[in-house]
Amino acid sequence: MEKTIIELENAAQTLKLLGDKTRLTILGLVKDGECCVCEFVEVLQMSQPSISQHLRKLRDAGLVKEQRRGQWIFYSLNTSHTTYPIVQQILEQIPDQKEKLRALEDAGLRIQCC
Amino acid sequence: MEKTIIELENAAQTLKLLGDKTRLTILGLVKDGECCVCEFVEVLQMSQPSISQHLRKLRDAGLVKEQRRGQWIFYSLNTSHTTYPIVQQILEQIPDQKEKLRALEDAGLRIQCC
DNA sequence: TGCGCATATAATAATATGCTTATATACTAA
DNA sequence: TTAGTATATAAGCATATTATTATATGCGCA
Repeated sequence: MEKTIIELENAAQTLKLLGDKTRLTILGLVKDGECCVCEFVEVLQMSQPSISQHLRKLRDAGLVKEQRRGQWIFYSLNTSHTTYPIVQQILEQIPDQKEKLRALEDAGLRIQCC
Repeated sequence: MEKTIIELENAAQTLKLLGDKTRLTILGLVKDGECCVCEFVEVLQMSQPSISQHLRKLRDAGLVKEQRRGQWIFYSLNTSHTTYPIVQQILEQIPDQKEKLRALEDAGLRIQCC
């Protein structure tokens, strides 16, 4: 893998954002493809405003992109961000979060949009 | 490289610690070998108590080890920590911090212990 | 238009973080 | 023992962070 050197200050800012269980889970979820907000709310069992604020931080930092599609807003990894290489490597080393979505699905609890 | 899966909660705690410019620099410094506290103080241009408190956090989390040698205390990376693989990969992607030590040395400012 | 749903934003309160100053501890050397 | 140096710890304060509650925005549809 190509070795990328990232400015320490930028790296620290990104790591700070990843250093939160909620946000790290969110990134783990979008690793394999876009998710809509309601999925985060369901999987993380947190209030919608709280999720929304975490998403804003990730978006403001440029780590994720948002795309509105009708009533729903989908988030995905911004793979062109300077610190994406770091993010990517970290996400490879944590458990697959998609399991949680599948678990919900299997339990028939995916009653919402997605 | 062997792929290691690290619990999300542990990963988040580690990333939180790395998500600070001072601590990330400290880890960057010990990446290539142990450093004594006075080196951190010099390189980072911060008060000794402040450095000491950052070191305590890193030590409490198990990311670094300390070793007293006479009057001085040396810190080094704890390579056997669960999240070491993550730490290692991150440190490979930030600029070499040892440069800063060498710069001080060249400027004849390494008047202290080390 | 107006209603309902999904999501964002704002204001607030509780908690955590990081720095400073002051002090304690541990070691060395005289 | 005493003084001096290196480091750690404690207390206090300013700032940052996170969750909650209330409200606003944007879209689809009747």
